[in-house]
Amino acid sequence: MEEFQTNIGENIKRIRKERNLSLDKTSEITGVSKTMLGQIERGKSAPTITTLWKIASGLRLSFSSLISQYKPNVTIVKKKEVNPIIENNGQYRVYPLVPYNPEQQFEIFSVTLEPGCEHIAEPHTTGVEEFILVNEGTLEVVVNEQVYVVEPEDTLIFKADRPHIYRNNGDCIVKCSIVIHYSSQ
Amino acid sequence: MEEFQTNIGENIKRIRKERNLSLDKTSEITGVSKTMLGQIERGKSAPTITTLWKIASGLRLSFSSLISQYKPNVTIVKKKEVNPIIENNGQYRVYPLVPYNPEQQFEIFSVTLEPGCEHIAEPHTTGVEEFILVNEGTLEVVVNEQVYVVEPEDTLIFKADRPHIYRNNGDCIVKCSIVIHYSSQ
DNA sequence: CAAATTTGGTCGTTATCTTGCACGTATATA
DNA sequence: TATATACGTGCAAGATAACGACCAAATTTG
Repeated sequence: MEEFQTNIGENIKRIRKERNLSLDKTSEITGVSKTMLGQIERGKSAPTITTLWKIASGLRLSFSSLISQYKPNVTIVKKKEVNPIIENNGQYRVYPLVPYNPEQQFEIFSVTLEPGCEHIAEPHTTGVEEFILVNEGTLEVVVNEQVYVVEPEDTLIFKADRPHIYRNNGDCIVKCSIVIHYSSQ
Repeated sequence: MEEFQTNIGENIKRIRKERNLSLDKTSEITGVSKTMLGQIERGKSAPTITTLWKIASGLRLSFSSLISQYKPNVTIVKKKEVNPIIENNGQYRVYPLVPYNPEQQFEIFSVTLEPGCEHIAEPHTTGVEEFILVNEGTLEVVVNEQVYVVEPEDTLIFKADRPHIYRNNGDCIVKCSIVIHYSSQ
């Protein structure tokens, strides 16, 4: 969120430096004040889209080149530190490991189903696809009135723009990883 | 510029309607106030990038899907109505027909060189490519200390991240169209 | 070395984005 | 008919983006 500002700022500054442009010259080219450019570069200000448009146009850049994150960083997500979303009286627990991001266009969850749990999921918008990787237990998924049995280490892929049901009919717990991809054409 | 705002607004409204979401619900999902959403949809406000980020994330959209222009419109550009950029004492005239746009990543000019005109062009940034389509007369272009003679109806393509010279050594006027493409990886 | 220019930044003011609240309309409900 | 619910928009207040003028350090120039 906040890092988003800093990212754009770093991108602009990097490109400006590569081209040996001063803030003054850049201001002249883009029509955005020097002060604003400086603040944006330092992440002190979140530009409006019209300002960003001026910068992109003046510098002859695409939006993606300004927005793209420079992330050579390593991130480790500890499941214990993630607050699960509880449903079905605690029998169905969703751990958001990787939140959605307009760049990557997907999100990743770890999901746990207690024995006997049946969870009815709302259909997503059109173009959404789910990838379910079962780690422990046997998961049953109902899509299009068809029951699919997914064994451990197996993966189920389906278009999730329709109602679907997750079910644990076994005796032991079911743990799986779910990747949800949003196409938005 | 201003149409840019309206474009984003229309995109958001269209997607929101497709999903049968109210402004209230959308506000709840995205964390952006209902009032703001309404104003953005109506093009009354240019959101900051953080606000746009919230909208894109909440609605699970990419930036491009929000930014992309819906343009089934036909546009006709009359050269007579375009103000040329005059250089070399009026011997070198540049008519910007299609201005740069962060989406398309290129711009189009019509260029006229009077007989005897020699124009020295500044090198562009790396990754820039020029496409020169000669319509009338014979154009000479110097790149990398090499002289290229471009006859009418012929096209010259070269990487323009180095100094280059346009020259009209003939007796009659030279008219050509130039497409400049900016890669910005 | 001193003057001049360039560079990036701060300060105060203005414009505008952003919000919560309230209002009007429309549709459904009792 | 009256009540309730949902929907989008107008209004005033607060926050903040955007600008122009001014300042200090670094670099260039004479």
